[in-house]
Amino acid sequence: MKHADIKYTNQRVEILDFLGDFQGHPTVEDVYEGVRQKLTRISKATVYNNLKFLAEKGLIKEVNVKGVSRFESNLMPHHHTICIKCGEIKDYESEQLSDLTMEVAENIDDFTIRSADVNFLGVCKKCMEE
Amino acid sequence: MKHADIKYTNQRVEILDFLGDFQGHPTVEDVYEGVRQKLTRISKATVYNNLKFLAEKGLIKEVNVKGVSRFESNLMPHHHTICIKCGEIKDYESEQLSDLTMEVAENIDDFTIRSADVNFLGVCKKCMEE
DNA sequence: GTACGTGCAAATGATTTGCGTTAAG
DNA sequence: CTTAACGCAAATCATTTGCACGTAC
Repeated sequence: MKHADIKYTNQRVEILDFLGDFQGHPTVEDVYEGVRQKLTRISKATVYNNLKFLAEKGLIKEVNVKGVSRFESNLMPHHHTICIKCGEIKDYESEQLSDLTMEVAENIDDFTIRSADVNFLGVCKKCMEE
Repeated sequence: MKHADIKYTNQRVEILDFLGDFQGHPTVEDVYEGVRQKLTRISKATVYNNLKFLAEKGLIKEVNVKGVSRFESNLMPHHHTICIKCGEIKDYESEQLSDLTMEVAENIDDFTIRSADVNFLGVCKKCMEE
């Protein structure tokens, strides 16, 4: 599902590839370090601009944790568990919850829905044992 | 429901009062400007520290919009609609969704739930007309 | 009396912007 | 060709921190 109105520059292609391969929810810094392996001269501003751009175009998703942006290429409806101690994010899926969320979203008055984010905040197992 | 382990300093009391009266979801800056009307010498760092502290203690709630913290004293279960154009936040309530969210939350393995946030992102009526 | 809170200013960290140059379509 | 994107460095903005002093309990 390529979008006709998007310029596929080397930088964008590499960023999308990196996100596709990455297991998890990388920060801008992570993406920058990763993409730099191939495009050694890419600037961090370009990574910032493109992640923002791609998220606006709907090709990737942004997740904000404690004021820091993270990204993922998984566009399927799903939720996140976020550890408030270590910041770890994991995908969590409940079809029933996804369905109800979208149903509710589509019926909100005076509001054109773009996405519905469900984040479970708590403490992960590892942090709990400490 | 006062907590025995919290020192109710003037600053904290004024911050809580301000949040209780405020209609909406003020930023740290909003709270600072508001509280400063009464406590003219309060520092912004104190506002930051206390908002964080009070949120950790569960006396207020934090909502993060585009990487910026906002706060509210409404502790009842509810959701938010957030306009991605102007940033406006409004409370939205669906008892059915609150119930299902909490039910799902309590059954997540290896995760001690603290809260479940549901945010609807989209474009508000005003921004849509432009 | 003591530990915790405060005010201030400086530091940090994430993100954005201005501008001259480069490349995608 | 022409417009959007890039790289770089500087700027901005939210938030945190170190430290000397003050105050709630």
